[in-house]
Amino acid sequence: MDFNTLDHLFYQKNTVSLAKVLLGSLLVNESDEGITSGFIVETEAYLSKNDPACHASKGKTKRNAVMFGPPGRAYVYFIYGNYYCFNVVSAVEGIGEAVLVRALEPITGVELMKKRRGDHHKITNLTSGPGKLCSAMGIDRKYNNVVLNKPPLYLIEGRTVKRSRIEISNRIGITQATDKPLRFSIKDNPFLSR
DNA sequence: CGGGAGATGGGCT
DNA sequence: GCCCATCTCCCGA
Repeated sequence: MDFNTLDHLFYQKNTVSLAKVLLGSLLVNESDEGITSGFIVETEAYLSKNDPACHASKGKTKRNAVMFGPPGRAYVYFIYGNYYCFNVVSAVEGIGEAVLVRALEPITGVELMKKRRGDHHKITNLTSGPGKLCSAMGIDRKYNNVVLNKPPLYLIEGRTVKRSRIEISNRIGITQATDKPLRFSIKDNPFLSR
């Protein structure tokens, strides 16, 4: 590969730090249908302690086991009967934390994204939400537990985002622990989930 | 446009 | 049987 994939050590850091530093990096999926990619513009941190919104908060189960595995892997889960959410496992093995990727700025394979999502969508509606971006990128349960440093699914260095351009707010779409400032987004980016 | 209801299926009590 | 880290459509303005 002729690019700089992010390696194991990159992911082995505290989850809030990873959620911030993932902003601006490029998520790539080389699928059988073609290549899609996009810059990450919105993330959320899910923590193991004092965070009832986190899937891992009540201990390890079959569903959330990947969260407790080594950092730098994909935790993909199915939700609301229709959608997938893509997370990057963080911290160190055994802890149970991850970063939810909530929105991308589409870069490669926009036509394929439209084919997967529906042709009538505006480009700002292709990947502006966790379920939408999984659909557009072709990420489903097969990708759960894959290592994110090689094809098909990987992250590479992208844009540098200055601290002053990162907006911090409460997490979205959850019913518990809604008051924690664990959502990170690139200020005024047109591809945010809201 | 903005808000709200409904779809949908896996996981857990 | 109820909950859920969602999305789309449809309605009223």
